[in-house]
Amino acid sequence: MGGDVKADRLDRVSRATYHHGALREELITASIALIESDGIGAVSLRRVAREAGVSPGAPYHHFEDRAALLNAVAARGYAALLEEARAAHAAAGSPVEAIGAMVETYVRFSRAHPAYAQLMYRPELSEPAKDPATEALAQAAIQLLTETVLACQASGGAPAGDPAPLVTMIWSICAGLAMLSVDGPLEQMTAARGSTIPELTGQVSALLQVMLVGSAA
Amino acid sequence: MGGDVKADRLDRVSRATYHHGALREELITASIALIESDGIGAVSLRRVAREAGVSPGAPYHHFEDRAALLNAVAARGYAALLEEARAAHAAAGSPVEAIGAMVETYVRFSRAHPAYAQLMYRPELSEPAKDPATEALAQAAIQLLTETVLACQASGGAPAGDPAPLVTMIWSICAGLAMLSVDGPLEQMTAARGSTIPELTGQVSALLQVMLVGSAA
DNA sequence: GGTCCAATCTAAACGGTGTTCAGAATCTAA
DNA sequence: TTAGATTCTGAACACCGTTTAGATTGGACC
Repeated sequence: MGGDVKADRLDRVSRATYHHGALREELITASIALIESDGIGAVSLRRVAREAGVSPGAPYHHFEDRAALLNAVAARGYAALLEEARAAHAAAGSPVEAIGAMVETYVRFSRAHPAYAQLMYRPELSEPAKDPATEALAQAAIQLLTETVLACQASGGAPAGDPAPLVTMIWSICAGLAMLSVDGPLEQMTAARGSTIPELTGQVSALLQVMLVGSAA
Repeated sequence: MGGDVKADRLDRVSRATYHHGALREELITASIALIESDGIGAVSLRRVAREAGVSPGAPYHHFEDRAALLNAVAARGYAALLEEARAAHAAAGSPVEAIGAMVETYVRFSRAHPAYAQLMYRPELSEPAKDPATEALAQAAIQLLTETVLACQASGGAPAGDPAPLVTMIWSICAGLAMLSVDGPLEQMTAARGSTIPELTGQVSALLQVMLVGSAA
């Protein structure tokens, strides 16, 4: 509030106990709620603190800074996404189908949890040097995808050779498709065609599988 | 600065003329320079104004708000990218090669102009309801890609049928690859493999072409 | 029980931000 | 030359992230 002469106005609502008890958790859930209702721009540390009925300085006992809080939220998103991807992978009948299922899962998740999506694909918002937990999650996701690609190649469901380009390509499709479907442009395109995003996503997934199998020979 | 009792400190450096003359342009270039040197977080309207030697209120005669300024910068990026994509398209020997070239161009551009890239793939930073010029550029880019895909299909270089899924997939690869290569994760992956991003991008592009042709039958 | 320490929270402050507004300075057209 | 529109200034308002000293509390040890 700057060098105001009079003090900051009342920043919190009164609470029965001096100690909050589970502030860290409530800060995270309040952030998610705020992103979901008013967009990521509405998430200020002060506002989150207000929402939790706590003074502006309190969050600093649980998070180093604003970025760390957003990081924690993003980490939660990564964990949930990885879980869903694993489930989709397990439910698929073949490695090729698993790849298609993972792409669709990626998009479905991003659309179902826009709050997470807005954070996860924008590392500069949850800077500085992602915490190790997030890093481990990302690593696990890449590994899951790499294993699936290898299985595809082994079963003749994908072009042979170095799996890295294939992994990168599929990863890009996931990230790009999720981003475009959350940010708007795809919405607009499907609407113009009298289609829907889930529909288009399914078609992209099917096409990808066709192309994988078709070029395996 | 809040309701400080004493006035804000000097916010601008003196200038010979009262009117700036080309403020709108200088605000845009100053923004680009700022993003390039200190990241997008460093771009505040006040700082840009200071950089241009102008008071904090002056930019509001040229841009409705901060988002509008960022939007103008992003529009410039879109225009430059479209131009490069068109050049790559024209230089390619076949429609399939053109698609590969466009993917590589997309990534190269994003890496060469991180300032633009940081804005272009994050519409929520340059909100509200993109101006018509930007919209037209995006539309032109989609059309260019769609035409190329149709040419591919006509020449037996891509699976036949509705071009929309193919367009969406390629678009996603471009956006995803560009995003991942700018934001870090790809950098890290290539480094671990003793490779580079341009190299990997080239491999992805080549793989995409192989898959397109291979699954055309 | 009491004592002491570490963790938590408050209140105030500092400097920064976006945005608005009245009024001064200047350009433009008549 | 004058009138009106444009551009810019300077001050103000309400926010923001972050730091700090000091109050309050929980838990461990006696």
